[in-house]
Amino acid sequence: MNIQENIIQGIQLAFQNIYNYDLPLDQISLAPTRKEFQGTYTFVVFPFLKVSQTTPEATANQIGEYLKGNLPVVADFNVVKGFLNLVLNERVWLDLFQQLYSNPNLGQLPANGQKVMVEYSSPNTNKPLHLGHLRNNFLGYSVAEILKANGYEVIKANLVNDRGIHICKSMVAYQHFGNGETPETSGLKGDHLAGKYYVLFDKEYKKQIDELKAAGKSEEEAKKAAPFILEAQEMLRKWEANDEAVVSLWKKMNAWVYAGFDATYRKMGVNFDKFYYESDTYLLGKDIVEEGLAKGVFFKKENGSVWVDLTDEGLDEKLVRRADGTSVYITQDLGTADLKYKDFQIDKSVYVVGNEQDYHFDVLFKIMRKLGRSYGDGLYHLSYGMVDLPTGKMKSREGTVVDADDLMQEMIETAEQHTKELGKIEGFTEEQAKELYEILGLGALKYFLLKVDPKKRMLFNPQESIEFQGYTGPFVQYSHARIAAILRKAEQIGVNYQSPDYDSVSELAESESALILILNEFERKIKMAADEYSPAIIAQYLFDLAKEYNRFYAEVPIFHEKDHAIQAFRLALSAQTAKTIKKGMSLLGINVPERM
RNA sequence: GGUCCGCUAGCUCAGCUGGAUAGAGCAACUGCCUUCUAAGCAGUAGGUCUUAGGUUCGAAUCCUAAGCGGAUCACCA
Repeated sequence: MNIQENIIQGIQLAFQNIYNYDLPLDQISLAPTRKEFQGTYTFVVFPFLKVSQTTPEATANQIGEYLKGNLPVVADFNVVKGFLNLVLNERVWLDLFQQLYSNPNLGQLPANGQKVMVEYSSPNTNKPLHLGHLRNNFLGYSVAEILKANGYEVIKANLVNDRGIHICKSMVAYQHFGNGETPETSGLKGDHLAGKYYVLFDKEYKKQIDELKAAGKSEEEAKKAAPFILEAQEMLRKWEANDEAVVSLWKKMNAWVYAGFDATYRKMGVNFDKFYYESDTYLLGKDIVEEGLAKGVFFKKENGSVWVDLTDEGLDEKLVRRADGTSVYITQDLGTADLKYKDFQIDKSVYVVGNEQDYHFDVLFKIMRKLGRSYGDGLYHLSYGMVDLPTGKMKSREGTVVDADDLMQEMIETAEQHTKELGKIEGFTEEQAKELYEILGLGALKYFLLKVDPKKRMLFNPQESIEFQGYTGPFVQYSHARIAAILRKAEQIGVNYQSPDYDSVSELAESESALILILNEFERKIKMAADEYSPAIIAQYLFDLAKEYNRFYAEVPIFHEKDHAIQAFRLALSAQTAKTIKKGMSLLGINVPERM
């Protein structure tokens, strides 16, 4: 039994009794009452004037009278124009809270029997992760956790782009300039070491292009004729031919990169259940081309190339196999989609990939549906916006990227500095203090990247963006730490708040009922976050909750309250808030401290 | 050029399927620490919701067009 549903049913009855009219439940909706008016829920009567055949005020009053007289939860009402504001009975709040407080599965909906794969991260093995990857990883991890909370069985997958011309570029540069350098001898993390050679390749390549241009070649010609690019192409051919020397260099360098990624993922706090490697999957999808031809979904052009016609869906024709019989990028994605299904029999598949690939996924999904895949309708591209810097777009070749490892480290150091300034680490051991800085620094960063709508591009200002006050991770964390301190004290002085005597709680402060109302919203927000694949909904919710708690904290005494029932109730309210914050933050991949 | 996405306070962002006088945070200003953590609370100021039409009881929200910004449209990945 849910209050809103209860009221909506009451409104339906009101229409039957007053107007003899059968109003379907799905046409009745309640809005939260604006805070300048008295009440909790508001029913807007304008759409029903045809039914009531009278003025908005009269209609609202008639329905209000009926609800007040017939629904125990409605204590009172007031009417402003066509808005019927409903004031709820105090008892309702306490009953509602009692119910919430006794639920052992806070924030966890029952299993729904569905399996979903969330693919995220999907790095290239030629350079370290940067700010854009951080948004991707935090989003992917969080969406996976949100889906779990909604009762899905979730498989987190990482499709590693470990092959191709770009990987060969780092290898070529390493062959020329490496001198046997390793992560150990250089002191560089493996991914950073590979990245260094990727940059070196580009530098040398540009130099070669300039030289060729000086020798009279055009830009186009020079780009194609530069020795480095030819070497890289040759290396790719050798790799595909399984050339022993090339493959062994490839393995060696990739192993360095994986060790580096491992460390970065650990720091980020993300993980995966399944790794796919493009070196294993890049030849997949050829059978699907045949299948598509047989089913008439694909067609062959005169030169032998194979295409899909998506003009009836508002798109163009799209190549799926070259005239020479080789695959294109989308071919392997078709194959990989099937592979995921074969491996796990998933009902849904979420791809966390930037919005620059919107068109690609549009095409991919439409093809899979045309081919009649059972999971076709469960395919979803979580298309997130790019992260911009104040100086514009990040470009790895121009060295304007914000490195993931560096940024996380800076955040942790900033957290340390803030904490020390505030003098908040008395009684902490060295280790506890370090742990706190990490929780706070990463919390600030994750929260910052997750609080905005994933679909939208966002601005990241390294100097100003990361705050520790206001709408931030540390604000929510702080609220949790405050409550933890209160609960410790309750423990210390031996107050039991496990089962308050609700019947003895006579009246509630406004901030108390407001807090209960928002605590009660948690489950609905979890559902909404899953429906929209948006951790931002959780982040926003947690801020509102923490804000509401802090108001309660400032306005209502706990340990100075003499009435034991009320004191226990307020402690319970605090405990429930802490639990909700902790669970909610875990859905964002953020830890909360007990003290800060 | 075709397609798609965005435009809300000085800055960064909310605004649910159309509802009341458009909301937060930061920055600015004013109060509140002998009482449970001031990384907090309360308050002031800040808006022609890019523009022009349309739909209706009612539009930031829906439709059309324009402007600005971005992405994408390879027998690349």
